[in-house]
Amino acid sequence: MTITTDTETEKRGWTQNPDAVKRDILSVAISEFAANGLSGTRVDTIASRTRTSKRMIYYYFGDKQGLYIKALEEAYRVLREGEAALDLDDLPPREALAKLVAFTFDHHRRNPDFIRIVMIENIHHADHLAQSEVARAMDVPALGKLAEVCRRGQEAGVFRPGLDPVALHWQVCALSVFNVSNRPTFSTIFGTALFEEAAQERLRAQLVEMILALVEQPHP
Amino acid sequence: MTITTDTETEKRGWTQNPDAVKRDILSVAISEFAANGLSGTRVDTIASRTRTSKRMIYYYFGDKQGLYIKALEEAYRVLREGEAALDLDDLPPREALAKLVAFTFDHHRRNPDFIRIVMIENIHHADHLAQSEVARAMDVPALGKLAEVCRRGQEAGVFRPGLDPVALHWQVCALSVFNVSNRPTFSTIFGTALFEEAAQERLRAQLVEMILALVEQPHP
Amino acid sequence: MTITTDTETEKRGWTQNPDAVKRDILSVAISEFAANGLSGTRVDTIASRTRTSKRMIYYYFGDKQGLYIKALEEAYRVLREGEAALDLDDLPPREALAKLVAFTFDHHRRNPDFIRIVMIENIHHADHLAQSEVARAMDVPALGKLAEVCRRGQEAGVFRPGLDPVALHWQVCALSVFNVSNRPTFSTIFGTALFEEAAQERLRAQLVEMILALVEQPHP
Amino acid sequence: MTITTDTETEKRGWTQNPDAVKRDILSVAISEFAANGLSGTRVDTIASRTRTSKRMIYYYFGDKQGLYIKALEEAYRVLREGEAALDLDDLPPREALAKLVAFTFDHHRRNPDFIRIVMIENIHHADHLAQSEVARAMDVPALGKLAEVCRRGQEAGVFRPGLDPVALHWQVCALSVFNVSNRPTFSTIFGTALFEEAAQERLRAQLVEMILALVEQPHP
DNA sequence: TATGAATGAGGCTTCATTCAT
DNA sequence: AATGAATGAAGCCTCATTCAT
Repeated sequence: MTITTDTETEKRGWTQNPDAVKRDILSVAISEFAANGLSGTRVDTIASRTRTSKRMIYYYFGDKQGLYIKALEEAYRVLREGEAALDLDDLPPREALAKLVAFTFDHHRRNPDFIRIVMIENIHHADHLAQSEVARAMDVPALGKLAEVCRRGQEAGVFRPGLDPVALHWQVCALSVFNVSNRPTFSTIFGTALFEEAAQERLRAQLVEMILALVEQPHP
Repeated sequence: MTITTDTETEKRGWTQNPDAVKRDILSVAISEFAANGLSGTRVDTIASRTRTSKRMIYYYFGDKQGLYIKALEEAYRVLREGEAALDLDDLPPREALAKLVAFTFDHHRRNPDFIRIVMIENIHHADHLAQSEVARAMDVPALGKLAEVCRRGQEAGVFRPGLDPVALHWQVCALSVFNVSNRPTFSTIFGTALFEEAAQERLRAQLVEMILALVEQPHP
Repeated sequence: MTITTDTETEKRGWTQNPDAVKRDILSVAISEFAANGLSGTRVDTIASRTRTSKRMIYYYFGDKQGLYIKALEEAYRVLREGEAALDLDDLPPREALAKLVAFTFDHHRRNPDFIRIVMIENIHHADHLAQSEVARAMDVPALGKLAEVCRRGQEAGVFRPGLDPVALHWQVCALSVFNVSNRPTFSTIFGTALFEEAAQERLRAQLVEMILALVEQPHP
Repeated sequence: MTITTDTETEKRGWTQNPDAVKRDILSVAISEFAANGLSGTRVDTIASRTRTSKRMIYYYFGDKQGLYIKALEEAYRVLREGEAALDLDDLPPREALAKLVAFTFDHHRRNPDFIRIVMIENIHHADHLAQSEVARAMDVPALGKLAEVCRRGQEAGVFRPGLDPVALHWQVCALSVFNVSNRPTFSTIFGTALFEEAAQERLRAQLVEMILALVEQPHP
């Protein structure tokens, strides 16, 4: 299911408008799953925050797990669509990579709910992700962007040979995801200083720096 | 509660040995909470994997949440005790830091259950960590080790001034934790290549490299 | 919730008839709470005496205490509605008061379950009554009847001035309630003679006599 | 069991002193049963308020019900011992009766815990009182005092013939007990005015008045 | 398309009591 | 005389889900 602003369905009223009902349910579900996890979320709570009834959840999504899988797919879609929209072609490889990395860091920060859903899915051993072709398919293009930049940098002789885009993606993700996913425990122990704007900007700059140091041809 | 190998209590039989009973329960609880999360774990399941009964869980731990908090404290204890035992004093700063970082990466890999419990706690907004002075107290010494190495490196003039040990800790943790916490989704999408021994060693080496690049005085 | 004999809902069958289900549960609950108290009553026992299931108790009443509060409200309603229906306007004050007092005594005798629920509530320090605006609101009208009779008697010069209707109510209630609430211990010690019909009629007559002696203008 | 100040046992220390241990337990039990009822009281709570352990409760009292019966017997003993100590022989019948009634009212007011235990026993249909010969035996002497005053009054020709001491006792008790037992609900609905000192004295005076009006030879 | 009513299965927790020493 | 450890039975309540209309 895609959440679009379908003009036709928008014109019709709230009821008797399946797409609007589905979107309403899904958006509530995402916020509930993100806040409470899969087993921690109550179908009743989702229903009560919805403009429709619990019965409709089952009507449209089959069961709780079906709804969760849609929320998971939505999480992957949103996390990836940002990178896809990024235009890096006009930039030289070094700047393109810097832009991509910085964007990833910021994009994750802006979407904590979806990061949380990904973490929840990890707690569940990625069982549902394995069932969802849709979600799996979404991450590959994201990698494509990074691979393309690497290729360009290597061709231009500014990046060292033998780079592994998957490993690079892993590194960028690690720092971008951790920044959101572990904020609760980290700030409980070490305070919130690192999560204020200035500090976050430094962390982002250092992330870019680290990644560039990793890919660049060492100076002779 | 501390898990000690008390010779005296060990001699006594299984029953009428509170420490052994508590340890038995806690060790099963850790594995269940790590596998299924807080709401996903069944007290009955824990009990059935124990040599004692469900009633004893409540006798010694009060309720499910009380048991979970003990599991959480144990997770922090184990994750930190390794670093504490590390002897870095005989090494020059650069090598000391390299050793500390590499150790952290490996130590996290070896303790996936405890990483999972930390992630679960993040899903729960660190609410229980905030309640547990014990757990909060454990992370500070870990940072001490890192701060000490930084200080030595700066005094020796090999590390750049103005380093923030907390930020460094954040960076090392990010890559070490993500490597475990997000393995399910990451390997579902990109395959398991990155998690085989050789690749893990490369990732660890790159982590060390990245951190050193970050702290070292840039060459003139 | 009001227990009405709604013709429309009566026509429908047993299931899918919320009012009938609620009434069924509440009536069983009253008899169980009256017999066993709040903590002594088992939700399972109530359910098993019902034509519906335990689950419906929670569906309609939230929890055991919610059900108990409804039973309490029903007790106050029944105990008061009798007096409200009493027509005293056509009688001179002395006869009106006599009729009211005698009625109160009999009405309490006829409703031992509700007296018992009130006693149970007293054991619980009236905590639930304090929570229930409904129940608290019911006792005030009852007093109004008594106050009105006093007023008429005083205006006519047959009752002494300065009467306190609340104190009078207290006195009438004391003897009417005690007659029911303490019958078990009293009859265990002193035998059942006082609770046979003839003796009860004498006690009622004496109660009326006592109250009248209290309010009447002493003869010159 | 009687609660006496045995000099010999008092001299011995706290432990190794069965009577002191029993007294400690019983006094806590009375306050817990009075506050929470039979099913509402927890053996653990009693134990924790005691200077000894839960095991001792079972050692000395058999089970929870055994302890409750002792508390019930103590309640009857205390409620009756006051009247027994009253010296009425020097007073003329009218004054003797007035003193007895006023005393009963005050004595009940001063012992709310024991009144509450009696009410609790009524909730339990006096099942335990029926089992306890001790408790049953205690109420009869109390009645003796009242019967004796009646006899004297009738012999002196100041009380009307045909008085029933049991009925009189019932009437005095009703007002004295209700004053304590129903205070929670009554004051929740009608406020606390009636339970302040001045009002209580008026109620007591009216009670004496009512009883005297009932027994006295009507004036010619 | 939509809904309020209904539910079986199973969850967490509490309780009085007994055991082993 | 005294105790900490241990327990079976049963209590209250919640949950995802389906039924009847």
